Amino acid sequence: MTDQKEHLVLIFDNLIRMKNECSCSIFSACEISDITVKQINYLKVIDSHDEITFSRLAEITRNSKPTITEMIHKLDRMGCISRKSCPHDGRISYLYLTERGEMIARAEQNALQQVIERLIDSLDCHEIDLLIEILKKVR
Amino acid sequence: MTDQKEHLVLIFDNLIRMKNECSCSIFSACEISDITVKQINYLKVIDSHDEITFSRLAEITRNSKPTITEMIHKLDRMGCISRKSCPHDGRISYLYLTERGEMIARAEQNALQQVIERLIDSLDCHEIDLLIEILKKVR
DNA sequence: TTATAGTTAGGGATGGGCTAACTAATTATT
DNA sequence: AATAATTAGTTAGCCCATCCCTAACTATAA
Repeated sequence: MTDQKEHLVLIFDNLIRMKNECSCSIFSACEISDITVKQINYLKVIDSHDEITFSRLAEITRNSKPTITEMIHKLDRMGCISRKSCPHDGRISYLYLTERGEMIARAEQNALQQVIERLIDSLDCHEIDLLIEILKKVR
Repeated sequence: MTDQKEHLVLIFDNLIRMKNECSCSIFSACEISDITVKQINYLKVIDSHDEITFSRLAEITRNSKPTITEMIHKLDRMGCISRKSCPHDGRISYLYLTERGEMIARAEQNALQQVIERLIDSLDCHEIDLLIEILKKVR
């Protein structure tokens, strides 16, 4: 029982390490080494809201509009976002992630997917089904 | 196949969410809400080196000694570390984690253990063995 | 004319780092 | 044994980046 637990801890430690390696290589592929947690969070908010405006982003993140302007300029200089002005209202700009911004915003999720791909490659179809059945029971 | 992958992603997403919840409750149990990533890293270094000195900590983290002095004072005020002067050499202080400091340094690891305990509780002995056998194959 | 979207200017708190100069303790040298 | 040199940690004073703000502005729309 204790032995099983230790065994599982080692196995999951290894899976977590694999996932970390994947996200690290995603970040280094983006050639952005000095991005901050806050900046990544802004990218995630932009990623999860289509055609978001400065004002809306300020609202969601509970910051002032000048704060957003500054942050967007920074993320723009890093090549993570682009903006397009609204054709119907010249005051409004919509924010979009660039390919690089999207990679960063989704790095963790993509790292998980890569680990699962490796997992699928290492197992046969029956084993995968079995794994799914077992892990589905965990509550 | 694609279906299996999506299924596994959902399952692992859920496990990761569970682990995050565990580490969040560990941190809130420590009643430290404004600790930083850097501070946690210092705690981890202290945790992994027995009877570490200021100078050694400066060496390992590649910082100056004044930086270490300041950081240690901060972590001390947070109740995360204690120090004891060396009985044979009055210049030297050894650093130790308090119970709280240790909880923070090991939060991630303990969160993983809690998830695995839940996993073990949800499965019977045979299923656990099967799970171990399957996941051991992942490389 | 008034309201709204975003910008600019200027400021400030906080975190986390530094060097130089110091004190106290230990070790080496004369 | 006395003095000099070294070492551990501290203090003072500084710097810089991040991330936030308010007030005042411009341009556009209602």
